[in-house]
Amino acid sequence: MRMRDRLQECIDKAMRDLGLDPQVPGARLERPANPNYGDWSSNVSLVAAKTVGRNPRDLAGELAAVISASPPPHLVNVEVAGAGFVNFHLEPGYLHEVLVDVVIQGERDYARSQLGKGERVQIEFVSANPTGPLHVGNGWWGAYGDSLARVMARCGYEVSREYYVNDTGGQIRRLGMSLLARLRGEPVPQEGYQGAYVAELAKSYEGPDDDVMTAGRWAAEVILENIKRTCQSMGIHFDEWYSQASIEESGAVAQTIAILAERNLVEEEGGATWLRSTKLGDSRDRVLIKSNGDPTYLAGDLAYHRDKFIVRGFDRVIDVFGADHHGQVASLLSGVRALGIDPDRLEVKLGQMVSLVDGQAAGKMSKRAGNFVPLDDLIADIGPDATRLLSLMSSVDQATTLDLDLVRQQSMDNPVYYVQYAHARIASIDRVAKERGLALAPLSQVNLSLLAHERELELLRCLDELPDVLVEACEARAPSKITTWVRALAGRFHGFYHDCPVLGSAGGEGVDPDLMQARWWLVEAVRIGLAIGLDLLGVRAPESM
RNA sequence: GCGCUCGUAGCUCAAUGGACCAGAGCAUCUGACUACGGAUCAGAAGGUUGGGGGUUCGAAUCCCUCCGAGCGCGCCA
Repeated sequence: MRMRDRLQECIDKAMRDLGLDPQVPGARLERPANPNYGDWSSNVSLVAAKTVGRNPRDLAGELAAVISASPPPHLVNVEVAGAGFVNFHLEPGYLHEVLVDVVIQGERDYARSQLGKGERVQIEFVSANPTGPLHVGNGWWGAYGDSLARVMARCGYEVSREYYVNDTGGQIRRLGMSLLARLRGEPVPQEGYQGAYVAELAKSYEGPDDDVMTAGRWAAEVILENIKRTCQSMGIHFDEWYSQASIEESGAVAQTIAILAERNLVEEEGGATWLRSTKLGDSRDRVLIKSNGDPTYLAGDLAYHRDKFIVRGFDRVIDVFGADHHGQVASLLSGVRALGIDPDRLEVKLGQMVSLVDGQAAGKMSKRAGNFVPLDDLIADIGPDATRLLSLMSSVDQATTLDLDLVRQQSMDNPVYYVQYAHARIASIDRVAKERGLALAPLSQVNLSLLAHERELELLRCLDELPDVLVEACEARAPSKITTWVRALAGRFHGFYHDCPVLGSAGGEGVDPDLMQARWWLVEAVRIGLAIGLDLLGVRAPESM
């Protein structure tokens, strides 16, 4: 059992002994930044004092007294500090147990959680229209969705990743018009797609030059294949590529509108069919069928979400949109509510915009205007790993600025190298040990208590945190927390590596053999931690660089 | 005009309402290689967390307001 869980049990038991409810909302057990405040610290009495009507310091004192009457293993001292914190001071032996946990559970089982309890979650992300190549923003939100899926899967959710392909409607028509214009050497219409890639596509188009929709569908198909290739090159994986056209053709749209009509939420007006969403508190009504008979995007989207929740039966759906699409969130949520689906089951994450600076020029990206930086170009410049790590450094809520010039020139100082280098160094230690004919002794025969250097303890503390970081990342839907942790672990490893030789110089002098074995196992534990973290981020853990 | 998302070191970003140090990296300055990979390590400097109010034992975090930025507000998708 982890030390954290043991301490939590002690606190809960102490609360019960004092006749109080151990379930205190807002109570947390955390690692204080300041080492003077111990290894772990609980704010339970501060939070509980409000509802119980007690002085927090007094309550904390009673808790500390109860706990120290039957202390858990490794506890040196428990004390009250500040306004009423309960601080636990431990002897470092518990950290050696962490090492054993990491090594025995390994890459597959360390830092797993059953938080999700097998709940079925669908994460829909990227879903960029197949009217042009993915841009850098798509890559960032794509890495986010993909890593979130990995994090949630490790937390016991059954995750399905989906790309909604908008392969129908006016944009396909515009794409076809643009392609045919290029084919005939005519100027591309104002509302068409101006990008050079359309001209490239036109060169290999062999269909009729007078059928806009055929040309548009053909181009969209080719572009979608390229999008799939781009995603693959960044390690972004999808379980489903769901076609909007298939929804419309299946009759699901009409069916969905019929359901809304049964609920008396649909009316005709001005030749169009409206969803009276104002009846449910929406700020305005929404059109479902245009007066020309075509369904709106919203109608298709509602049919699609009904399919997610009702037909396919997902417990929870997470949609990752670019912030430029946040205008559709309100209508989607009120539409889902109108369908009788609990809107709490739908989470919409808005990925903030990625603005690009190249030297000085900063331009607004637009697929129609054709002036955007393709994701492929960035990947070609800095590689897929750097692209992923950079995108996962900041939270999705944070609008970021990427200076292409800087990223290219300083690629050697890119954080991805710092992290991967740590992993490669570990592999290198193993290689050198093998060359010297050294063997790693069985863990049970190794004296781990030799690991007492602050650098060593620091590493173990960091490894101990991973299960908590994983859960936090999952609950906050924030895989960037994994990035922060991985960088911290890598940093501590580099410090350890600098101060604590594992194998010593050639010939083996300089390091006591028992200490060597203990450190070697520590290094193995770090390797496991890095591998888990990097896998969650979708970044490779290389043996050499 | 209304709405959404934001505003943290010179730059890019961290910090589930917690504690006399708000942290990293880059850039700047100074040190450390006859040890397993120096793509590293150690140190210095850098802040009124956009301004102002409020809630709280306690605020970068929650509320109000002002300023600033981005994005939305269609019978486009």
